[in-house]
Amino acid sequence: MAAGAELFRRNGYTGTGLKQIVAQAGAPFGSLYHFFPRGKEQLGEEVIRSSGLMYLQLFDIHFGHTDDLVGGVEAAFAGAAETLRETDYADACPIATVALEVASTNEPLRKATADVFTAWIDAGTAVFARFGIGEEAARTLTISVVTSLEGAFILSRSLRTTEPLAVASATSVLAARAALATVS
Amino acid sequence: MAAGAELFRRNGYTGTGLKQIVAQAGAPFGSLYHFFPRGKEQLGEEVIRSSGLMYLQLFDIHFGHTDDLVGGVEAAFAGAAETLRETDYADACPIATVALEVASTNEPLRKATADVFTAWIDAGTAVFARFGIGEEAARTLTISVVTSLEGAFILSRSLRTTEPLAVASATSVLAARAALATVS
DNA sequence: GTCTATAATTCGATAGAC
DNA sequence: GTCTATCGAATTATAGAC
Repeated sequence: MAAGAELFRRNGYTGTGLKQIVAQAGAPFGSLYHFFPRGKEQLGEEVIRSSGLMYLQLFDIHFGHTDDLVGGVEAAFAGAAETLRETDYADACPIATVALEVASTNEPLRKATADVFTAWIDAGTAVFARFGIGEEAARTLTISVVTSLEGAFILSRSLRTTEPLAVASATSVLAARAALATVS
Repeated sequence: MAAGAELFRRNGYTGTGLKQIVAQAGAPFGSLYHFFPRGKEQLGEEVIRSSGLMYLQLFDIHFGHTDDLVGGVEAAFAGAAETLRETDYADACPIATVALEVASTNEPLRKATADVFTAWIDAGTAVFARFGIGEEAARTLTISVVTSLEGAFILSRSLRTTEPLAVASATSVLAARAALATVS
């Protein structure tokens, strides 16, 4: 399934063939339907949900054990930029491409991406609330950060520059400072 | 070609079949290769570039004839939210889905999306500079706004809520005020 | 139970009739 | 020159041999 996750992230859902996935995984074709009886859609849904859980951990890694909110934001964006550069602008958000593809075409998969984004927003809200920010402001800040990150991924992958990620980082720092200002 | 633009925007590049396009356009299949001899890739490239030019006009519409930068930002995001709601969360950015799909798989199309984003950034930089913001700050603000808008489109289409667009609007207003503060 | 071979369909592209 | 009919090569999914 890791092979499917990588290909879906880079090439999208409709752009990735099942044969391509089993070839990369080094598995025989028949075994795919043994583990995923409902075929491509089931594989896609499980890839979306498991990738979402993996990225959920990044909130804890960057914000769970620090009292420096701004530093955490900057570190998160810097890490994303580094990954992007290392993978030749291929590995950004694991579900963004699929999310746009299925938003108007495949309701079960759209629901899966919505559940992932909702989980991210809830997790971010909880983590940011630790910094003394109110629930509502923490939720808004989370959506702002995720939104900036996702948008920056689009521009960065297309332009093959990390400039949009740097700008998004600065914008998110601005939003974080504004949220912190509501505390004191 | 308008039919192709709509389907590419909603279903993506790999997710849209040529037969689907000619069916929606009410055109015979053969005529497609009369107008686009290089087939799907040529059609995709022309759709990307023409859609990009259409959206370029939005910068002028929202910021060309006003001295209220913040009001223009809010109007632009409000308009995007209204379109999204009216189309049942189908019509957002005309090239974002395709941009993510082709970023690592099709260099000519990736280049086309990069040219469009570059044109948007240049146009925004010029328009925002009119408000007295320095060149560098105007460019940063443009990237910040486009980035927030694109990211908000992803979350809004997936979650089927305009909340991310509202948050992105507020974030962009914050960025605009920060840019204006460098003037006075 | 694992996997190969194949079915059924759809893809992008083209040849050839009018 | 316009379009219909069809091509070969994909696609997803399954049947059936081992």
